[in-house]
Amino acid sequence: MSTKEDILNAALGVFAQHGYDGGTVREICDRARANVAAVNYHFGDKASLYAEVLQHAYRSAGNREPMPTLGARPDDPKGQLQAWIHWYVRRILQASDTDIGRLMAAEMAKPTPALDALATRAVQPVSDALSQLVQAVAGGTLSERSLRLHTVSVIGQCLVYRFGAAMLERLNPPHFGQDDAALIAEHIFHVTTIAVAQATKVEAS
Amino acid sequence: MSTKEDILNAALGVFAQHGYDGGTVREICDRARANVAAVNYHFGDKASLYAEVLQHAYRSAGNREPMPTLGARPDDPKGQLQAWIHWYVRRILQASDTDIGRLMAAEMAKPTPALDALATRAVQPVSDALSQLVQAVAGGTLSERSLRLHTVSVIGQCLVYRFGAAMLERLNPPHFGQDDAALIAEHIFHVTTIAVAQATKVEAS
Amino acid sequence: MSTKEDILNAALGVFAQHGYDGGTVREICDRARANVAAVNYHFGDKASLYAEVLQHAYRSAGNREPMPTLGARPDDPKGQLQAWIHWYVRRILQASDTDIGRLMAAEMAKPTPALDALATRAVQPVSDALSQLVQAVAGGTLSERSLRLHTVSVIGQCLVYRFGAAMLERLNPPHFGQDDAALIAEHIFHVTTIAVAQATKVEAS
Amino acid sequence: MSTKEDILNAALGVFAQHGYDGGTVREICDRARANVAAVNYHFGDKASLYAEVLQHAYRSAGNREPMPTLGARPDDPKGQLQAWIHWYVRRILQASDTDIGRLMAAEMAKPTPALDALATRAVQPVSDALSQLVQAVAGGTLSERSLRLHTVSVIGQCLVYRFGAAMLERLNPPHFGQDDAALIAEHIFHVTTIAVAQATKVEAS
DNA sequence: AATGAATGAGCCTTCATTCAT
DNA sequence: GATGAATGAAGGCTCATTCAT
Repeated sequence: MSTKEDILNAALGVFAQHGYDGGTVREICDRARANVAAVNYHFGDKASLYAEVLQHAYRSAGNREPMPTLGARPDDPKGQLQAWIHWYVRRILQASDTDIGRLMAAEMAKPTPALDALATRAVQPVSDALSQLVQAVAGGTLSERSLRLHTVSVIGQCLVYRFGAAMLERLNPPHFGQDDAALIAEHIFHVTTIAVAQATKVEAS
Repeated sequence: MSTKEDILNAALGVFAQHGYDGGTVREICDRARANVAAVNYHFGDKASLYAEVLQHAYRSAGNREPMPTLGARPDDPKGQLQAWIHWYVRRILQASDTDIGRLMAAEMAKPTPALDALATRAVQPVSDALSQLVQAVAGGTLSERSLRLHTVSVIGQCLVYRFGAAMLERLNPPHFGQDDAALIAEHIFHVTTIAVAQATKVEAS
Repeated sequence: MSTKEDILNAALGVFAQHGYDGGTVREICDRARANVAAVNYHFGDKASLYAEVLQHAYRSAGNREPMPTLGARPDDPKGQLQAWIHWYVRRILQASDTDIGRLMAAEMAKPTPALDALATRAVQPVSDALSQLVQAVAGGTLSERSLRLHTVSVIGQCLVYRFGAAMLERLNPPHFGQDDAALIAEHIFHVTTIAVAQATKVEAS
Repeated sequence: MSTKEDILNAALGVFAQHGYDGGTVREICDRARANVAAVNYHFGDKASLYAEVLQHAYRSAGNREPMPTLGARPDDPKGQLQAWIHWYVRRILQASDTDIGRLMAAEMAKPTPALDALATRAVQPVSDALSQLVQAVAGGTLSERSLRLHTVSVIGQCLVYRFGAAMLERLNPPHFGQDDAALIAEHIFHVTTIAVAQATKVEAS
């Protein structure tokens, strides 16, 4: 069934570029080289197509590189945290995932019911893996509240390069682009380890 | 002048609720108890109205509290940085559930030409003030690149509570809300000062 | 009362350029540097303004050169016919009368009640003068029917350079322009005198 | 294919009656018993529909009788010129009170981009055929300039009965109608042959 | 005498959707 | 299984006109 797949891919691009309201069924079908009625035929209506696109998008996103976890190298939490951050930043700045990123950004700005499934299925595991790594680096000394704060800080420092990209590009002096992934990741890693080390001392005292 | 003001306020609500494409001129005018042609008469077209709404929104958001700057207390950069972060986080969490917050989030997710003016006029000064404070805390030792990375990190840690709000709410365990502004701000302040202090040593060595 | 006059002149240009339906009250008022409500204030509505524009246009058109008539030189009908044709062709090709010409052309393509007054007041005298000259050149021998045919032929040969201008410009090889007034008039004069002379012989025989 | 045809015919009537600006897509679709969106679906937009109407109208107007040409009877140029003029006058008077005639008159009074295609495709051949006949009648002696003048004169004498119709009807004494086609054509033929014969002598001398 | 603000009707166009094939 | 034709609803916008001042 090539047509259905084609429409799914075309819709991803169109929705990412123009948003849900701005994207038209006609453009999707044109890009997919399908009939105007194909969307309604295969998916029922525009809203249902959008929901399936979100699922489809996330599924095809994680396929590229496996996420580093603590379980893979329990003896080296610091190294795995470093690997995780590099993996995450690379993924965020990756141009090929731009469409997916834009879609997610729009979804978070104005959530639809489709976001719930995305959160539990796709984002939760990623967030959990990071938490586990941070706690491991801290030697298990962090309180739950402190752990959450550190975790969110890491995510925030990464995500700002995607969600804030539109603004960062417009600010002077110009900020960072896709090629700086390693530099950025290393910076975030340093900030995090230093802060966590300090927190560990405080909690210990 | 009541009509123009009314339309501006009505448009803020409509655009925040439905987005730019989803919001209709007709609903805006209905809410403002004005004629459909009023938008065209007062603002030219829908896009220009939207641009003015954005400006109006951001301006009225910043009016509540004055931004702490280095210039106000040159002798106490650390205290001013702390004040700045508290001010920024408070502002972000306050706006998170308001029309203004939603509007800005949508704008970052899918920028329109109206974002350019917003960036240079409204956001640039805020970003510059933060940079200045970070550099002052570091005693002026940070390289330009390092300064940028630290600045963006601060902003990212703050903004994630707005742009990531929809996702954070859906993650388990539940994260933070509006009442935790002080807690969050203090965390970000600590992370930042520790990291900057460490960076200062490195650059000095 | 400069404003009223200004609107009248502005309306002439606008209606000539865009037609009645295509011309807007706003553009007229803008050109006349008057308020949008000025048209309704001074003329009642758009239709009434248009009627007055037609009158105004024709009034200001004939002012330039007096029309040659038989009465002025009863002894030289041929010379007067020649003068008349030159006068008419010159008037038609005159660029300054382009607006008026376009207005008349539109009026003849889709007549409004305003055309009646124009016909009897402005065009009839011109047509009568030509008829008189042609008959005089023929020595009074032409039947009423023949006279009409010759008169219409002359007018047709002249008018085609205005009403047919749009088409003539598009045909290949390119036809005539404003500078050829004398040439064209002389040609029409020759055609007419030869034809009338021949007709005279026929009627006489 | 009935709908498209229906819209084309309805549009012809509406545009002829109200002009391009005055005619509305809604009225056209109502007359054609089609939906408002049908125009956009079949023709793209109002302007394109108008262009097709113009082509359609002119084509169907010329289909009734084949145009006499020199090529058909190279031995009898005079007879063919006579036939041409009769054919042309008949055609003009027939169309005078029809939608097609009104449409063409409006187009000449205020040309739209659609006129260009009409000129080269439809009118040019007619004009060329006449030129050829006039030159043949003159025995090939006419200069290019002289030939053009005579050609335009013939066309002007014919067209005035269409473009000048509204005015001629209003003049006193009343002029000619549709039944006088033969009479008018014969007059124009005589004027032309006499004038051309005279011109031939002049050029020869 | 004249105007800026405001209006209601209507315009062309576009959209997601349906239907007959 | 899939499509070209057609549709009704709604969109942004423009217009001539009016009203309060």
